[in-house]
Amino acid sequence: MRPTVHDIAAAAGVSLATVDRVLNQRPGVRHVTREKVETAIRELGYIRDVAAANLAKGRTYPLVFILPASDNSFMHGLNAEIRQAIVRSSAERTDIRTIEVPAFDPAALVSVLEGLSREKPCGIALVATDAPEVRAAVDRLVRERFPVVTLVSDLTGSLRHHYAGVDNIAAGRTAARLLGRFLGPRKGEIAVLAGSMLVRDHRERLEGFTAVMAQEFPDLAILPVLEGRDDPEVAHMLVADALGNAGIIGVYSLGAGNRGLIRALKEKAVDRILTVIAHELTAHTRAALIDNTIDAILNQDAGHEVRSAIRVLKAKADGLAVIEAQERIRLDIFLKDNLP
Amino acid sequence: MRPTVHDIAAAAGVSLATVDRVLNQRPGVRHVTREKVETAIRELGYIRDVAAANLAKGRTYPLVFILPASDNSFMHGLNAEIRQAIVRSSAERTDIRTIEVPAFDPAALVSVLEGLSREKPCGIALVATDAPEVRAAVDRLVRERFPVVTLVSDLTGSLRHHYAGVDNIAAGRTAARLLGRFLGPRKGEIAVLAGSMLVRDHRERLEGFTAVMAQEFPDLAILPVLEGRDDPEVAHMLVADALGNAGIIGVYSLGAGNRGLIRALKEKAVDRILTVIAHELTAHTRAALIDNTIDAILNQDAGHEVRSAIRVLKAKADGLAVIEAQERIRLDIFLKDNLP
DNA sequence: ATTTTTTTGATTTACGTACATCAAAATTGA
DNA sequence: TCAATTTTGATGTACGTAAATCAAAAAAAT
Repeated sequence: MRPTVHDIAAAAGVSLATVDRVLNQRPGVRHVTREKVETAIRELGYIRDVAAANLAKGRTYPLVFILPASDNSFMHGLNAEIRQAIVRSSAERTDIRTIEVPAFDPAALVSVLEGLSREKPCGIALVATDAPEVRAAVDRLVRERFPVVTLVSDLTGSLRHHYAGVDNIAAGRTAARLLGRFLGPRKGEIAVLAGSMLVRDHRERLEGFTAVMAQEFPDLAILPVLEGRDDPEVAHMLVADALGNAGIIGVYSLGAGNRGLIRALKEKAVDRILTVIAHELTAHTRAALIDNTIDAILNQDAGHEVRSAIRVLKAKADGLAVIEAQERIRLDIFLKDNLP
Repeated sequence: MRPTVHDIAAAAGVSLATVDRVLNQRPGVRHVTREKVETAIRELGYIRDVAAANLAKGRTYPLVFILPASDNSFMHGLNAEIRQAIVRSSAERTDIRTIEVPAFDPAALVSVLEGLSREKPCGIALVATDAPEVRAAVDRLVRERFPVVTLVSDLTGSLRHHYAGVDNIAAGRTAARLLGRFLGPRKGEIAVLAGSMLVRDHRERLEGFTAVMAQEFPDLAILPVLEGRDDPEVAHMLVADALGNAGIIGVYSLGAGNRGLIRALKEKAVDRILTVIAHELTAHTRAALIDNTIDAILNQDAGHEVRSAIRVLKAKADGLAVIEAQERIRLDIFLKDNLP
């Protein structure tokens, strides 16, 4: 049987009230007494029963999720996962609120972050826009002792407690190696379709991609990046246009807007052997993988990211440790054979 | 505020005791009264506070994990993950016991399973050995209302509630496609190293592998399977011997004993361009991936499997739903760029 | 109508912790 | 040494549920 507060009280030779004062850092305990209690806690290996404590406190976990108002499949999926979490929220004592902010707008994000201090949530998750003022706002929240995790897109150099998302440099490197290996000895040019180079995850993917390409596949030349703004129409236009170049033998799509990419590929490349790697598993990319339009899909599981963010925020709010291995968000690689 | 038993009692116009009788299916409630209470539960959307209920019941979850006594890195890893879970177990009200049985010995496994009925654990996880008598024993436990999940190796056709492991046919298919795509236009022979064809996961991986190979890569011929018994020494001998065949251009290692494989590759294939795909990320395979001896590693995360098995068993014991997407064990594909 | 049986209510204790109150004891300052 | 202050103890209530007891009411059987 695991020890309870009563056991510590007995072991330390003090009353229950004193143990309670020590455990909840309330004043009115002499230093020596506090030490006695702490020794007993250590020796008995006492661990607070969080369920009972939460019951007694009537504790809930008000969490805030801040998301960009982007209209692409991935963000829709992320939203859906958060809604799912909200459905389960009462059972988990969480109370999740989402706030939408304009995408790629640091000022808007900062103003939302600043408003949170007054609201006193017990945890904040945000899809970070990479800007110094956002970093400053996050750091200020952390200093005010709010647990903060970044979701999907990180804010390196900030004091955020945790990042619930994939390693985008590794993702780009992986894409490069897959593409290089799939192409084998062929020489030619590679088209890269991104959303915007202003977004950190896209920049990082490109960075990893070009690094491995340059180092390991010198016969493949990367063409200037096409910025499709994560918009299917724009992507379609850019890719259709680029495919006029007969030297292209591979495509890496590192952002969203793949619907346009796929349409362009089907229209313009029926007679060509192209190797294509894209990000994010959606209904469209899945279908394209199955009909061989796309050769591999790199994916991040939005559901895992959301659940992980919630677990980490709750743990931080309670001052508990997290299982690091469990919270690592993995890069999924899907071929047509291992689709979920 | 979420409704409590008091609220249902008030809404149904009955006493707390009656609500309790209904909730915990105790006798002594007239049919009409039971209906009134159930209506109130539905209308108020009452959900039992599991934490409070467990506290009141002093409930713990005695779980049994049955593992084969195999001496390979993967099983060591699995064991380590279970020990980790045991460390956390008191905080999670679980009480985990492991039982080791001789590997590949259906009779031994059956006798352990039969002994469990008396012990009354609230959940059973087992690495299944694929045999009719094991299936029968598992089905009997399920009929006696014990939650049962298979771990790592499934028992298809049995009544087990859940399988916490990867889809091994998909794994084999994925290996075949990776190998085929990496080899590109080259023609040649493929060596396959397995542990034993008596183990279901190995059979399934081979099945998926040969299917995709035959269908999509007819220029690659699969040589007769080498059965290394998951033993590094045996694997080394077999692979070193096989590499005498100069026609081999690819290797798929679908079981354990990769230490021997890697040694053989380094001794016999320094001058050759071999494409190698192996299962299970260990210190050895990781090093071999980094130094280019291995080209890709397919992996199942033992930690995820163990935690998933525990979550599912607890949920089943409480009659609760599981988040299916969360419990899906994914096939990890590691290249040297996305190692954790 | 009476007895027997079944159903329901009222009440209590418990789980492990949080938190508040008031009294008692110990310590400190003068 | 006495008063003022700090520290500690004793006790009670609460959280939401489980489970038990016993009395009261209702229903069924005779």
